[in-house]
Amino acid sequence: MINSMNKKVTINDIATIANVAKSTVSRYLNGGSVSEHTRLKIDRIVAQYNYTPNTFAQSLKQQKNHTIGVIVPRLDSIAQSDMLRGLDDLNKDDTFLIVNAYQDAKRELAAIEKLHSQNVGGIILLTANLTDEIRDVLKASPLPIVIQGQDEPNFHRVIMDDLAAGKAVGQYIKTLAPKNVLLLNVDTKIDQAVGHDRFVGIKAALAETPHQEIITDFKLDTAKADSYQAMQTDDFDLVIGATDRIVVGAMQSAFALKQHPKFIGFGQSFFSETVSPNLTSFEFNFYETGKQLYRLFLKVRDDKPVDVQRVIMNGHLVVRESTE
Amino acid sequence: MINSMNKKVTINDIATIANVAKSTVSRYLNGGSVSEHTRLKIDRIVAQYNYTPNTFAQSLKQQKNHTIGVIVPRLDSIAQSDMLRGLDDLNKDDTFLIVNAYQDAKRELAAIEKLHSQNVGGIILLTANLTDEIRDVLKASPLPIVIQGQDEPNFHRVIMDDLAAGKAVGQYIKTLAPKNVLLLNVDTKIDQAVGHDRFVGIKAALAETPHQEIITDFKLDTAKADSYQAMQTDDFDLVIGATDRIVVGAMQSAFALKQHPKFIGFGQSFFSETVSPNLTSFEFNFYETGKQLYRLFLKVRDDKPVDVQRVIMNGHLVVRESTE
DNA sequence: TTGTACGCGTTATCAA
DNA sequence: TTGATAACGCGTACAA
Repeated sequence: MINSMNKKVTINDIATIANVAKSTVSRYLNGGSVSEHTRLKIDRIVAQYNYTPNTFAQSLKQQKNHTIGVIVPRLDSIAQSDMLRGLDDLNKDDTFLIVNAYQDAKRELAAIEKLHSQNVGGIILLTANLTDEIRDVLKASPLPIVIQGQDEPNFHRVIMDDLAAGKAVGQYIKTLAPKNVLLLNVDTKIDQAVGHDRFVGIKAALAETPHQEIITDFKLDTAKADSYQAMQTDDFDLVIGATDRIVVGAMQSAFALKQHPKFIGFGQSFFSETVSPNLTSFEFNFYETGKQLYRLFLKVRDDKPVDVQRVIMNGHLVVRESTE
Repeated sequence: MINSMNKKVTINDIATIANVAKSTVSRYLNGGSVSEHTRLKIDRIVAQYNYTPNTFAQSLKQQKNHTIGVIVPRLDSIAQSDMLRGLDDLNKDDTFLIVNAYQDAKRELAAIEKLHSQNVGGIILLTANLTDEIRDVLKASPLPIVIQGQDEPNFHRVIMDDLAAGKAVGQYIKTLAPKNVLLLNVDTKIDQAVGHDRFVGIKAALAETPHQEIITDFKLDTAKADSYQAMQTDDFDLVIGATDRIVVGAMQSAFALKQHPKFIGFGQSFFSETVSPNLTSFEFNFYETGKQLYRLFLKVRDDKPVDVQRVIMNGHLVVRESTE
């Protein structure tokens, strides 16, 4: 299948061997008009020498390229991995350049600038928690850009309906009739969609119920430590975390303290089905989200819409053992 | 920081504005000899117009490119993510094109061929479980290629010392003095390093101890079902799985059956520290492995060694709650 | 249908 | 130190 010669064969080589002009080969490759005879001839030669066009020359000539930079906050997450799969599955002509920002705004900014210097044809930002600096750089970019996760008014985006998610969880809470609830949330300044939107419906549902809210962060260890402290001084029969990861931290604290509250999380993750008991959580379809992101990107890149585009994804509550 | 004009500024533009030849600008960019005067002049203009070289033109001209295709079997795994981070952290001039093979040999083959057609400058294959077909394609490739995970005699590779790992676990087992052990293994034809090498030392240590070996696969659900069946008919006080994921499946079965054996796994994963009890497992340093992979790749690409290169990584046993 | 000639942005060679 | 020019591989007017 793959030519084992060291020098790559070019369109010129093919042309020489076939005894035609390279423009004829180029037409052949791009579906232009070629006679039956020459087509068959070139067919054979291309197959034999396993010719593939030089993508660099193509991009250079065509003044556009099909490399899309994808910035992800982390790789070891089902949500991210599913979105990437969604992008992959819809893609035909593009190449994704995946960059891990390691959940660090500085690295994210650096990644954006590096992608520009690498001449990508566009950028997709997953789970974007934008700083002012990043916003500025993105605004100044001439590239088609699509973000995911935050409802940023000035950017084309695919967002999750976190308000509805919180509302659904709120409804469900009422059926559990808890006596004392622990809310493990994150800073709204760091993540508005998660920290604020997800909890609107929950807090509304808890208006008459004793509850305590703690601000922790996305890391398992932090959530574990923070929840441990809360659980030491108070006894909860329901714990709701802003993400599954956070809830797992809380589960470990409860385990250590021999407490057995119910648990509800957000997000589709390893955790839901690997922890015991399996975790009840509100799940989004990130695979579909990836597809929508790619569709939106193509629209932005190819149609150059004047209005800012906004796509909303919804999800559903999956009840598992942790609330039984 | 980033030019907001739609047309990218080229070396020609810079030259025109600076009133010099483009070759002078090129020399300036590549550290050739330029007078103090013109250097300062170009300095300003490059900064002002935020010029960055067109990487496609560079690659085309230089006849080599700095894009390395990295094929990973899955993305939602700490091991993979850590290796990628290792690659990242050592990298300066290269660009990694990450392709998810979704643990499917067909997709892996397709990925290899697509990377060739995308003119990557080399390929790194993570956790490579090669089929004959893939071996053939790789052998025929003119590109520098490095693989990880399997001790493939004909390929430059970085492997884990699974033999030593198994030996270490074997030693540890003896201190536990188990009465009846369940081994959850995978098909050696699918993964020689895991299925065979890891278990040599373990089986040696269990020569005098009753034990049962079951062949399952890498998926959590399969491991869960397979172990459930075994645990129904027999009672084990120690379960050893070929990977952490497999062990977590077994933990769920044990949980369901109200059994409480000890557990030992392999691999550094989410699981080790998210499941309760935390999992004792033999862990490799995949971050360091990623670095070694990149070093090896550079060596292969730049020095073109005649001998096949082989790097071995070792790890260590981390004892946690699951064997206490 | 086919071929010629040029240009994409860059680097390298060679004179000046 | 500088600049004119050719070349990398490809696509595309334009002419034949």
